[in-house]
Amino acid sequence: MTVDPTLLDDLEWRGLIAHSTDLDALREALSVGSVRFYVGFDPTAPSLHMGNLVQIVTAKRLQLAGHTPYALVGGATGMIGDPKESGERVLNSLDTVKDWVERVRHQIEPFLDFEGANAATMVNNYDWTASLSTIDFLRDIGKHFPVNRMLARDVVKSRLDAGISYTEFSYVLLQSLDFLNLYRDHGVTLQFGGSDQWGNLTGGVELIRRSDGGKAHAFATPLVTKSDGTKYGKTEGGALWLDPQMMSPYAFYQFWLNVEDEKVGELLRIFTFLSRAEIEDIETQHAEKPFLRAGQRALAEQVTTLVHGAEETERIQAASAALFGGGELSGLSPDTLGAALQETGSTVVDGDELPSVVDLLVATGLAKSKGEARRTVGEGGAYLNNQRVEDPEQVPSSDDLIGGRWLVLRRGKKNFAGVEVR
RNA sequence: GGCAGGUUGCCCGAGCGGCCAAUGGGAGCGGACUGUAAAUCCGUCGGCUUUGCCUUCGAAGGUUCGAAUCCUUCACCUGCCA
Repeated sequence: MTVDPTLLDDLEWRGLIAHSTDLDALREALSVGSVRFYVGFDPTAPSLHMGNLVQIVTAKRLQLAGHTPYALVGGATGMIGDPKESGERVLNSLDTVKDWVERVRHQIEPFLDFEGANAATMVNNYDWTASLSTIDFLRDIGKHFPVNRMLARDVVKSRLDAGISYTEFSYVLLQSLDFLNLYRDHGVTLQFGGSDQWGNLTGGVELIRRSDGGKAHAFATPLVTKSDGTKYGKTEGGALWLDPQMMSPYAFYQFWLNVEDEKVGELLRIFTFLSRAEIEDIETQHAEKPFLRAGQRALAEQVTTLVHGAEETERIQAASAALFGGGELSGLSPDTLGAALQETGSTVVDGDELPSVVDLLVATGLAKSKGEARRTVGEGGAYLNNQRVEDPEQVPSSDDLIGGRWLVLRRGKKNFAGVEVR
C-alpha cells in the first residue's frame, strides 16, 4: 500500500491538528506505510452531529492517503459518559445505548471504504470490556493511572467543586484501554479525536507505553466555533444533526449557506475535500466579491453532498433558487414550487375552509403558538406568497393558491414553509 | 450535626403583601441597513376564544379581601462553625 507523503502537511494546512504528540515521529510513521488508526464515537444521542463530522471527514482523509481506519462505536464508554464541564451526565439505559450504537454505526459506514487493501473495520468497545473483571481492570489498567495526574486534568479540576462521580472520573481508563486493545490485537498506533478528547487520547498513548513499552501517536482536531467563540450549531434546534429525520437536509444546507464570512475559509478546509488550490481560489473570489457568497455556496454544496448525497443536494439547490430567487412565486410552475416546498417542509390543509394566516403559521411550525404568530404578523415578519401580511385575521382566498393548491408561507427573511390545499 | 443565606420566566439576575406575567442584561425572534454574511440601530420576547381570562416565581399546605413577596413542612444548593 503506497501512502500519500503530503498527508500531514495537508492536515496542518487545513488546521486540523490542534494538539499532537511528537509530530515528527508521526510524520515519519505516516510516510513509511499504511498506519492503522482509530477514532471513536460515543452514542450520546440518536444521531451524530457536526462535531463528529470533523472526525469522520478526517478519518476519510487518512484512508484516502492510504492508511487503515478502525471506526469505534462506544457501546461501553457510552454507558459511562465522559466528564463534561457543565456537570454530571444522566446515565442512559442499556437499551437506549444499544439502539444508538446501531444508529451511529450506520451513520459512519457510508463515509469509509470497507473494501480494498486498507479497508476500514468497525469495532465496538463493549466487545472487550463487557467480560472484563473488576479485579483484572484494576490490576492491569488502573495501576498505570496516577490519580494525582488524573486530578490535574482540566475537566476534572473544573468539576471538583461541583462534584464528579467515580464513574465519570474513570472514563479515561476505559478509553485508554480501547487504544491498548486495538494496539495489541490490531496493531493500531494512532488515535485522533476532538480537542476536548485530548486528555483521553494521551491517556491511551501513555498506557501503551507504560504497559507494553509501545509507541503510539495521537492528535486532536480543533473545536469548531463561531468567530465570537461560541459553539456552532448550538441554536434553538440544538445540534447540527446528520440524521435527515432530526434535521432536514434543506435546513442542513441552509446552515452552511448562512455561515459568516470570516469562517468560510476555515470551514472549507476542515469539512470539504476540495484541494488547496481550489479553496484558495474560492477565497480569492470571495474576498473580491463577497456578496456573491461563493464560499458559502461551495461549502453548502460540498458538505450537503457529502452527508446527504448529490441528488438531494440538487433538489435543495433548486428549491433554494426558487424560493430565494426574488422572482414572482406565481411565475414558477406548480411542479417546481411543489418540489421546493417538499424540501422546506409542507403541511396539508383541507380546502373547504382555509385557516387564517395565524393558524397556518402555527400549523406549519413557523410559529410555536398563536401568540407568537400574531406577534410575528404585528412585527411585519409574516409573508404569504412573499406578500407581507398586515392583518393577523387574514384568511387566504382561493385566488391566493398558486397552481391551484399551494400557499407559500414565510417568517422573517428566510424561513419558508409550504401549505398544500386539498 | 449547628447557625446563616439561597431556590424567580431559555440563561443570568432584580422584586420582598395589592400599581407583578413580574425591572435589567444575554440568547432567541422580527424589522431597518446589506449579500439568505458580520457589525449596528429599533422592536419583540408565558398561553388563550386577547379592552378580558388562564397558568407561572423549588414542592405541598396555611394566613389574608388579596402573596413571587408573610407562616409551616419537605426537597435541593451555598457559606460559616463542628
